[in-house]
Amino acid sequence: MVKKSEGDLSSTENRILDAAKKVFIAKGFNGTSMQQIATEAGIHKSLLHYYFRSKDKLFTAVFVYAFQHFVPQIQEILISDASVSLKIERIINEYMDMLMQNEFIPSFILHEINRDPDRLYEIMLHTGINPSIFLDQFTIERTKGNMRQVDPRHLLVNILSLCIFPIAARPLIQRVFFSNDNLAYNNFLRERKSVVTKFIIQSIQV
Amino acid sequence: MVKKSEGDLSSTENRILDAAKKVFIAKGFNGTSMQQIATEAGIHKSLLHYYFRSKDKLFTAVFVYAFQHFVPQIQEILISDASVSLKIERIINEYMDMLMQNEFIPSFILHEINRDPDRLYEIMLHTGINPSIFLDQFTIERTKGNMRQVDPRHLLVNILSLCIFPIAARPLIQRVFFSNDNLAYNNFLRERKSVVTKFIIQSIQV
DNA sequence: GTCTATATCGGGATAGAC
DNA sequence: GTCTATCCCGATATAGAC
Repeated sequence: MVKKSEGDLSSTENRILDAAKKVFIAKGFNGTSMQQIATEAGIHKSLLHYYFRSKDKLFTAVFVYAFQHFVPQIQEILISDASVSLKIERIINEYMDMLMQNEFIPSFILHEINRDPDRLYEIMLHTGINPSIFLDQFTIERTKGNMRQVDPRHLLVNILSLCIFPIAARPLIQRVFFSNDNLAYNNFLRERKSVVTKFIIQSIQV
Repeated sequence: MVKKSEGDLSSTENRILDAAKKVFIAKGFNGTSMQQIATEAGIHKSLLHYYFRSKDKLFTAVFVYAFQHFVPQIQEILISDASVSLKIERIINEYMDMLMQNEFIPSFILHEINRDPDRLYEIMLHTGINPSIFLDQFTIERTKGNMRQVDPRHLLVNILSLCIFPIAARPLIQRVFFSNDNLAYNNFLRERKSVVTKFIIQSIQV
């Protein structure tokens, strides 16, 4: 759905991209050297330039990938004819699942959008993300009387905050409140799927 | 309260620290060079090493400073005898005010705690932050019957999420939903102080 | 305390052999 | 396509003059 002409990519190019994703997302642009990516991919440094010309070009490819996993893809859910509360439940569940499977992406994106905010315009064209669909959809539900009068921008920011922050701040929260126990924090995050859902739904109930 | 023997610091050392705070917090450890800090401070590069021995030592000083502005200082509020809802209102208002006045600290901390999580133990000794006070306080209120039975860890993470994320993700949210209008987003953040407060209080009301 | 000069290393990038 | 060799630059850090 998101890909474009990936069938004819050489195996080397794919290995470079996979390695670049791993290292860039873990260490950021400035924290990553071309040598680290080459080592991770098991090939020589100069091949990175052969396939991607520059560090910046390679990074942009990774950023586009990560961005698509950071901005929730919820169009299908929103335009379905389910109830508002069911939609919210599905959005939160699916989004938190994706974030838990890509746990380094939130802090990566948060860092990079502050480091180079102007890149966003160009990237968002690549992704085809259209945020107004969310706002429109909630305006519709509101006129139907299914929801309290809530500013949809606050509502959306609330949902994103509650889903993303606990992943981005994991190293801190897990150490302070969970004795740095990985399994315990995974359970906490799973619990949160229903906690956050109830929290949000309650805030828009009439 | 937080300082330790700052009266006898030479003016140069203070200028270096101020410059280091500005540059490190804006660009992170790997994005910052010693030359940038020296230029910002208006002194020569080698003086940085004279006063702080290494880049890492200088960075640690900055990180401690930033960390104290990231973890809310709410002991006085919590141990006061105000009502729960008043406490929450004060916590959220004062904390969001501080974050708005230090808007680059959230993404800085979120990045650095993922880059080097093990530094946290050492830093937290410097700051003397004791998170258990929060949990204890809310357990007490709960037994008084003033609150719904809510896991205080989820409650705290909810509050932090709703306060911190809108600052950390500002470059993205402001562009997407506010046409990159600074004043409009400042208003949005001010609105959030009461929005978040109501949101939280409603979630714990019996 | 503050500067100049320099040591040493690793970074991104390119040319060219195979 | 893949490698070796190399260029050039900027990075942290230190030695030593003033």
